[in-house]
Amino acid sequence: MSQNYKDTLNLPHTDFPMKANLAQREPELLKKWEETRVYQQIQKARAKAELFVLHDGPPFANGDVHMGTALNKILKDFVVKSQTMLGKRAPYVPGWDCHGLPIEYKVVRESRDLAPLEVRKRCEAFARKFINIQREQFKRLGVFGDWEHPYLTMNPAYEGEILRAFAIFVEKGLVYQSMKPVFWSTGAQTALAEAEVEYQERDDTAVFVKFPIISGALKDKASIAIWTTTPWTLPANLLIAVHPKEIYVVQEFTKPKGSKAGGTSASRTEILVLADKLVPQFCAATGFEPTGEPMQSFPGDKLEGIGAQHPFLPRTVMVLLAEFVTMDTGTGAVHIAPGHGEDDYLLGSKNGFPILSPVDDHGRYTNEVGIPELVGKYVFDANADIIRILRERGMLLAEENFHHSYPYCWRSKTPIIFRAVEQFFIRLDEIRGKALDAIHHKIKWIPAWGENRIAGTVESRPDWVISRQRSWGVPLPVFYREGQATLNADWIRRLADLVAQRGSNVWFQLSDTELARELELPEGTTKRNDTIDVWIDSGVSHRAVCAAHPELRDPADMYLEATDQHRGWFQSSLMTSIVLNDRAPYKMCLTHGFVVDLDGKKISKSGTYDKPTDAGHFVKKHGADLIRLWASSINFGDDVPFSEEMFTRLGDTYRRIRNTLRILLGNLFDFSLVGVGDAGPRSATAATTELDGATIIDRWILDRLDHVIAECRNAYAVFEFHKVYHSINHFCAVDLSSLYIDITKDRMYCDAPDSPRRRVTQFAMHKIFDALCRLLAPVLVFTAEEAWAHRHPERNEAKQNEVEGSGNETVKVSPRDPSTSLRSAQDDGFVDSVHFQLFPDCQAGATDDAVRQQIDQLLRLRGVIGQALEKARQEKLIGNSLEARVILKCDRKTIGSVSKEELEEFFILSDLIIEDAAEASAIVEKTPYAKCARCWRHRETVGQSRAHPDLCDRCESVVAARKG
RNA sequence: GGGCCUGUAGCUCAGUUGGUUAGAGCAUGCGCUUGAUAAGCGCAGGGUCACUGGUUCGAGCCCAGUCAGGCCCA
Repeated sequence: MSQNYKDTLNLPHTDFPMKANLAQREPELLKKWEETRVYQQIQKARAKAELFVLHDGPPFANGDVHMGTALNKILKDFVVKSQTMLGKRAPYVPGWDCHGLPIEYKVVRESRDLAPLEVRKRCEAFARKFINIQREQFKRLGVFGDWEHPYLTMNPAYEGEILRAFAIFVEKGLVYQSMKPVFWSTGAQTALAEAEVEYQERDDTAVFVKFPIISGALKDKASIAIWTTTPWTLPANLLIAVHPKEIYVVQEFTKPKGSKAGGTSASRTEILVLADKLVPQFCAATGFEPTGEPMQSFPGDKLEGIGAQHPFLPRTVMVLLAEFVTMDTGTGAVHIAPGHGEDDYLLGSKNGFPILSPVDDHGRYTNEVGIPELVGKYVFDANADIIRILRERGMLLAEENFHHSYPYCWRSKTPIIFRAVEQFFIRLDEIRGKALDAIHHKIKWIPAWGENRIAGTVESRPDWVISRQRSWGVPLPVFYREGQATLNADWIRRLADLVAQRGSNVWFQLSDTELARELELPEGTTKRNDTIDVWIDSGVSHRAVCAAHPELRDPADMYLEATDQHRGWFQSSLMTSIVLNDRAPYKMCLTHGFVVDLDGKKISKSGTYDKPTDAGHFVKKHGADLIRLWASSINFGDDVPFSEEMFTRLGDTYRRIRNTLRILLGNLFDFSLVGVGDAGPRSATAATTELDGATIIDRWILDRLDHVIAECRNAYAVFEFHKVYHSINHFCAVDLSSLYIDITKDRMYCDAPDSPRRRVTQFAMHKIFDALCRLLAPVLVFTAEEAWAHRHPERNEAKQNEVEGSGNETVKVSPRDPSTSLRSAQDDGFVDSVHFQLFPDCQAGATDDAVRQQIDQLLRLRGVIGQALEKARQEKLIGNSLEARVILKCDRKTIGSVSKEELEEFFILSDLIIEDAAEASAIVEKTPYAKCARCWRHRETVGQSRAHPDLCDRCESVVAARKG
């Protein structure tokens, strides 16, 4: 080559690095945001805009942020940032749920036998530690919010609000006291939570017992046979449950003389009622044999309401129907002691039966047991006595050893019993109807099935148990006078004032007398150490946070949590809000699925999952923007897939987007607008002027941009973020990278710097870059900011009024269009940020169907040419497609008015000949023309210039002009 | 066991009120380029729409069941 023309080209030029190096760069941007107080500036600038409140559901302050927590926070940040860029004021006040068993459990496990106050101190320290850890992790993810003033449910002011809400519950007569069975450790004399129960293998004696029928058609003719592994609960038996649909039989059984089980020597005959399916099992276990065919056979619901005689107490036991009866073991007729089991309790209380639980704190029978000789006896020792009594009375059908896993207390290692203790409840009957009304008519559920889901749980949920026998929580404000519980709203409010001042520790610090004096209660008033269910804590956040915070509003616009919160926070908040405000606390509930691995298996909560699940690991490895891109790429309504492979794929997408921004920046190095608003539509005149001389591809890409803007704006508005992801990805990969940027490469590099078609291209690229940065900002918070800063260096660096292009003419920097930015121009010391901007508008009505259809046609022809070129390449006829002469045969109509010159550019060809034909086809030959040394196209004009014999006419004139 | 939900290429997603041969991006393979270069472009392969049955002239879409998975209960 006679001359190197590379220096005469307008090659792209930018400092925006190709390699993201997010793990290092992101913290620098975070520091800048923190220093310039970006979040606070946004809020200030938007003071008068329409309010959008996303109320943060408080995560529990224990453990690191795993991918599920990260997903939730990032989705919230998408909402906050996109609503802001849609023009609203969207404050975000994050919070933490601080009280509750998981923290207390971890603390107590480390050191046992602490006094309640000491437990509470350690719990608080534990919570604070993790609040700080999580706060840093959330910030690191690029989440904007008022991190300096989060709400904590253990703040004294918040605790005071919990108690004030409680006072209203009391005032409205919704709180009542009743017995309810709980896990009870007889060794530690305390109630236990599920987490504190461990299971051990154990042998017990299971018994088959008969209950003679004493009413109905079978009166005195048969007995109901039941089976139980806990004979000691029989004194508390009040009911028998059968399955309504399963088939039961009345059957005569005989036990032959000297048979294995039972132990009696005489042969024995019984007429028993039991489930048909379980007869063989019953016979195998007891040694009874059926005598002939069943006497009767009917579904369980025929037994409803029948009375049976308790085997050793003067009590009639009623038969009820229950779906929970299974046909796995036993007889299909289940012994029910409402004081000693969860199912038992629910069935009994639903049917108005009392809760009998004749056992004390140490697991010893009380007087209520009804058998004097057993009073004071430890229930596990009493099993043998009960069996003896059954045998003596002839009620024992059989006994067997039963090996099973049984719950034990994790602390005292003693077997656990189910025992009813006094609890406090909130009555939900009156609330339920209003809650359902709000669910069906007032609240928008995203996805829509959320409505069904929460309605189902609200319909079926029993009254709310709000007392806990724990230390780490807000004290249950019940006072006792001579052993009687007193619920007094005024007293509770006095306590609320005290707690708001001194924190809830005061309840545990002060003696009964001191507290009574402090609250001016009657002398002799005492307290106990129960606490309030933590679901009340977070459930009143609409009052303690949204209503109380000057920047927020109750009701909130949106709650956004994982789907487990349909039964959790969505519901607890709704219930308390109905009581307190007679309406829902939110207008919308958005739910997302759980994070699952590639096989669709859960990962978040699995203790055995061996791959990393904490967000910090992935932030360090890939950067927060990659995690955010992941969160934006998935359809969060379903379960959210997550795997290393996805991150590899996302890395590709990320690089594609980043490189697109980079090439746009590179091509814009010598371009800026004068007098044209960055957002475009308000400067339609200028824009039209700029578009003079545009080719069809320019018009098309701006039309595409308009569509992408519309799609993304709409997707953000309805919270379908993955549509933003796909739309932008497609736009970058296909429309820009493989089409527009590729096609315009020649004019961008080889034309004179100020050639009209080059400037038009830059105008388009400028608009595209500007729009892309804004549309990407909620997702790629760091990358969008980084790119934005490279396009607007004058607003971040020392003031510059001019930017010099390398050897090109001076380009003036346009004043900012204030209507597209959040900030007012007067703020001093202000550093520009993409996060102050609004989303770009699309030019309504500017869509150009003709252009789109024309391009569709051309793209079809492009495909035909591409295939022909590929074939020619395989035949080694050509290498580079610029070496080809393409004879395109097609219907002239498909080309329309597009010139040959423009077509050559569009197809990226040196030499195109068009011939008429009905069907499109292409023939490829090697072009006879010489290669231009500058633009590399094989052109007819190469060799015509005397000064530059190796250049085409276009390049010759550009080079000549440079010298002149 | 019950309630709610999900199941379309290796991965992430489209697929309108049922209507030709089920699409896109990425990944894979094969080329081109070396003036976006730890980049860019082209071409190609890849799917029994989880399975079974039904409704219909016609089903990825509607209905029933089965299987797998998730959340919440039991």
